[in-house]
Amino acid sequence: MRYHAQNLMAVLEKRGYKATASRKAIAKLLEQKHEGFTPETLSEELPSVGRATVYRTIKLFLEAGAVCKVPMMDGARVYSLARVGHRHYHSVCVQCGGVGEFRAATFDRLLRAIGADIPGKIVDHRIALYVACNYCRADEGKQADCSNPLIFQCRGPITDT
Amino acid sequence: MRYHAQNLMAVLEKRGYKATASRKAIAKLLEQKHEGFTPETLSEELPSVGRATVYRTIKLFLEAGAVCKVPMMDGARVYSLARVGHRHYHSVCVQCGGVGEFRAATFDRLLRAIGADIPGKIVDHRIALYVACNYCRADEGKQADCSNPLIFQCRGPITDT
DNA sequence: TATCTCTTGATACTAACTATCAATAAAAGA
DNA sequence: TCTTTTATTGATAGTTAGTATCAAGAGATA
Repeated sequence: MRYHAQNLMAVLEKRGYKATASRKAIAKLLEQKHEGFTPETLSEELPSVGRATVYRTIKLFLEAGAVCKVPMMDGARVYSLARVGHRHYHSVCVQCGGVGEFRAATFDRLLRAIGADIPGKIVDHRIALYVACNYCRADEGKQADCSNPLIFQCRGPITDT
Repeated sequence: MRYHAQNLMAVLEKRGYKATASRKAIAKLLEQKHEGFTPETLSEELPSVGRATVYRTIKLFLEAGAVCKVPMMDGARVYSLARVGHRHYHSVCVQCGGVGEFRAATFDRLLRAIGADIPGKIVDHRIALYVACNYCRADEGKQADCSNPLIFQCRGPITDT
C-alpha cells in the first residue's frame, strides 16, 4: 500500500513534528506522485511553500522511511514515495514511471550469503539494479523505445531471521 | 593486482587519449592511493595541475573502470583505485582505509536469482554494503573504536554464464 | 489567550562538479 | 626537424543539489 497524505502526516506527528500547513501541502502533493520526483520540481509545484521547507520536509520523510532516494545510472538522484510496511522493495522507471517489485526474501537470502563471506557485520546496504523493463518495451504505442531502465532499489537494515 | 601509473596511462592511451604531463602526474599520485580519495584532495596535492583537469582525468579513469566511485552511508562519495581484472569487488573503510574482498561468484549468483524474479533484463547495478569491520575492531592499538564501517562495493555488467 | 517553542521563508552559502574558451602541448606528417 | 593539426589545459564562471542562518510567524500547551 502506498502512503497517503494522512499516513505521511501521521508519520511526522509520531516523530514529534507539528502538523503545519506547509507539511500538509507537501504530503498532499506527494500522495499523488506515482513516479519519481525531486525536491526542486516539488518546490516549483508549490510556490506558496519555501524551497528550504520542501527540502527539510522531504528529509524528514526520508529519515522516517516514507520516501526513498534512488540513484540513477547517471548519478542523478530521484525521490520516490515508499510503500507502507516493514520491508518494502520498489522500482521506479525514470522514463515511464512504472513501478515493479520482487520478493524481499530473495534479497535477504543473498545478503546473508554475502554476510557469511566477509570479515565483519553488515549494518546497512544500498542496492540498485538497472533493468531494461519489459513493461516499457511492451507498451509500444506510448513508449516504443524506452532506453531508460527500471530501477529496483532496496534499502534497510539486514535482519538475521 | 592494483593499477600502477603505467597501467593507468596504458588504459588512457588504449582509449585514444594522449599521454600528457598532467595525466601522468595524476596517474603517479593515484598509484600511491591505498585508501579512498576525492578529486578535491587530489587537486590540493597537485597544485601544478588545474582542478578541472583533475576532475576530467578522474572521470576518464572512472569511464575506463580503473577508478570507482563509492557512495558512503551519509551520501558523500569517495573514489578509489580499482583492481586490474575483469570483475573486481573491493571495499574501503572510510576511517582506516582498510581494503577487503569477497568472491564475485556470490554476487553473480544472487544477481542471477533476482534477475529471474523481475520482468526485464538487468543491465547494470550498484551495490554497497556498510559493514562493521573486524579488522578495525581488532586493531585496538591504532583504531580502538572504528565506528565507520567498511564499504564493500560491486559494480559492472552482469554476465549470464 | 498567553506563552513558548517549533517552523517557516528568504536569502546566502557550500560542495561537487561541468561548461567555456583562449592558450598550449602532443602526436602525426612533410 | 619543423610544421600542422587536433587534443588538452588552466582559469574562471556557472550549475546542481542541497545546507545554514535568522528574524518573523504559526502550532500546541497551559
